[in-house]
Amino acid sequence: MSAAYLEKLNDRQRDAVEHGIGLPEGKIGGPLLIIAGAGSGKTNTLAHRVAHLIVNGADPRRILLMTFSRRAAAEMGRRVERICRQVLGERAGVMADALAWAGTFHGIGARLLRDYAPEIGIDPDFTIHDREDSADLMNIVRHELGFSKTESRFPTKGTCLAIYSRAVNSQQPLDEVLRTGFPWCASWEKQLRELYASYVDAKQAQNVLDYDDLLLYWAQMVGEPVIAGEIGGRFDHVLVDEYQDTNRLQAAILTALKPDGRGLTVVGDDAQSIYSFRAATVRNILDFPATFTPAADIITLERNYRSTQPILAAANGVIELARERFTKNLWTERQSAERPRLVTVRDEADQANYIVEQVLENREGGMRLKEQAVLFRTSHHSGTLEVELTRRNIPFVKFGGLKFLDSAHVKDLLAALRFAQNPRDRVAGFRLMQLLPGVGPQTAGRVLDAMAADPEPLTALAEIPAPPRAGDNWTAFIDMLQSVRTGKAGWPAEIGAARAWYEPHLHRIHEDAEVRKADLLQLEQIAAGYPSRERFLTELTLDPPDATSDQAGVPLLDEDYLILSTIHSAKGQEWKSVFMLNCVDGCIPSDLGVGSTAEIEEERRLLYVAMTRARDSLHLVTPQRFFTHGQNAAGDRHVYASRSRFIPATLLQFFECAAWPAVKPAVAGAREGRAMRVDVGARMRGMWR
DNA sequence: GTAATAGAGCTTTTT
DNA sequence: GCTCTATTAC
Repeated sequence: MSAAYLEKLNDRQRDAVEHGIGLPEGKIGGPLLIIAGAGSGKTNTLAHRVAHLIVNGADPRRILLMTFSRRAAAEMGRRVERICRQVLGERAGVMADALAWAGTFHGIGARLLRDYAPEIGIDPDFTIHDREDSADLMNIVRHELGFSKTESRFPTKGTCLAIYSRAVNSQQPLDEVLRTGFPWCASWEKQLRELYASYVDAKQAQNVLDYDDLLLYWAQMVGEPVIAGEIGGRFDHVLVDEYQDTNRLQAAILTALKPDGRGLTVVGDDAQSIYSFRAATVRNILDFPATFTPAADIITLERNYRSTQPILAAANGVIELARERFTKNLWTERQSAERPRLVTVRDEADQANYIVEQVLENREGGMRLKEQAVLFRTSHHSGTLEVELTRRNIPFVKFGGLKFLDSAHVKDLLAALRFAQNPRDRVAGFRLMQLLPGVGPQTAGRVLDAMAADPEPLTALAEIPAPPRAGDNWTAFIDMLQSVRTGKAGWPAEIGAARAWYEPHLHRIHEDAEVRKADLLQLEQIAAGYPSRERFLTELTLDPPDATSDQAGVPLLDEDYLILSTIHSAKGQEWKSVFMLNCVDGCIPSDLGVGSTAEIEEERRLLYVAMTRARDSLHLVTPQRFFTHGQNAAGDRHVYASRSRFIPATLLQFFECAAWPAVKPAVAGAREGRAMRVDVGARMRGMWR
């Protein structure tokens, strides 16, 4: 039987959707790898596959769907529901709601670890540290071990954490990680090992997990065959999106859950692998088929539905120059006479002007701002443009880079909630106590030591004599913690108690308290969307709101706004018109990413990802000079940049090359039209003959 | 021990 | 430009 809802799919997509479904006696099919090129309808295919499973009798509560971000998971859920509704009518709503196990690896890991906490010897009330919290804890430990006072400089907390994280996620020994990724830190191997041992101890004593732990503990847990069988047995089908951006730890988890690969589907595109800094490895996707016996089936989706042919030709041109190419060539039937444009401008200011002009022109032509996006390699590349957009009152939302949650005041308030949730969380406590006047690192440290030594940390806190110079602030602090902790007010009202406590400190510490207050109110609104303090803290840490804009908060959904995004955050998305900033060497490839060929190849894939986001129109902009930083506003020190090495002269045929602003045609035309009256050049040459 | 100040160092991408 | 650290004054 071929269902009507599958008719819109092409043959290959349909193969992917129907693979292993409809076997006799409800048997589960073998492992499947779908290689899905950019714009090949990957999300749609995966959604259809999930829906098709459900329509054919699979229990949605027994489907595990792992995506790269929770946004992607939510989108997938919506699509599955829509398809199911078409087929099943009213029953579908119930079924798609039951697609409860859809989320990121980290999010699913957190849920499973809380579930199984008693069986693996951890406290289910653990809190989760985000990257900065982890770095702060690393810093505390680093201090305690005396590494902050070494003769030559010890690696910074961020570097220490990056090395640790790499070792965990890539499952490589420390010396290997140092040699390949951080050679300048290799001499510190012994100290780093010591540091990491203490860091792990500290996390356990404080009942906190960091991002890496969510995967590491999960992997350890399913390393135990009985538990692995139990968890694996909870799911008939496991589907993983963006498999090219998973790391070895994640692959290990998958194979532990489904050793024979039955019911396992992974989807990805090796040409879009851009997360190796997070220890993702294309080897996962390349080695997937042979991991199982019998080997996984491979289905390749090469037909692109997104971009016009000229855009695709240019993007294919870029990726064909890659060192290693593993798969496919994308093709499309979307003809167009318009080649992507490669535009040279004088500097970043002109780049911003050019983009504003083009964006407005598009909007005049009926293209909403939301259908246009400006992409860039690193977050700060858009600074000049943001200023110009603000000046001209063009609303925009920026994805990637600094986040709402990174601002100090938001972190302070969250720390209050977290400390109430888990009074052993030293990073949260350390931060909070130092907000009180008269309390510095020493006092805070001593109080936290006393709390840590007591089986009831909060009781211990109340019994500790108030630090002499803290005054009334100390009792107010303890009252707030206890009122939040006991949850008298209930969720989310208790966050109001925390805010009321924090506000006087906010005014004392920050000049611009009023602006920051608005953020805190917004945080309270976000909190109202979560069922409990624990869920709020967990999900906010794992899924921070990922956009910032010129206004406080994200504009209402029905408003129109231009999209600004890092390439990484643009993953999986598409727009009618795409502008790529700073297509010059030093920006892409980033001058920090030219160390090894592997790094350069990843930068090349980044450009490929950026280009393949465009449906109808693509502009790559190359400013010729950049003003250097670290000089006063009127300074004019600048450097000249050249076109990105990923677009060598041989690829120029795929582009329409232009300079902007254009030389005024009237002037040029007038010159051309005039006959030569005096050949001064010839006279000059004649002078010496 | 804390708070204020000056100086040095460092800058990607994200769950 | 910004954050972190070291120094110094209370």
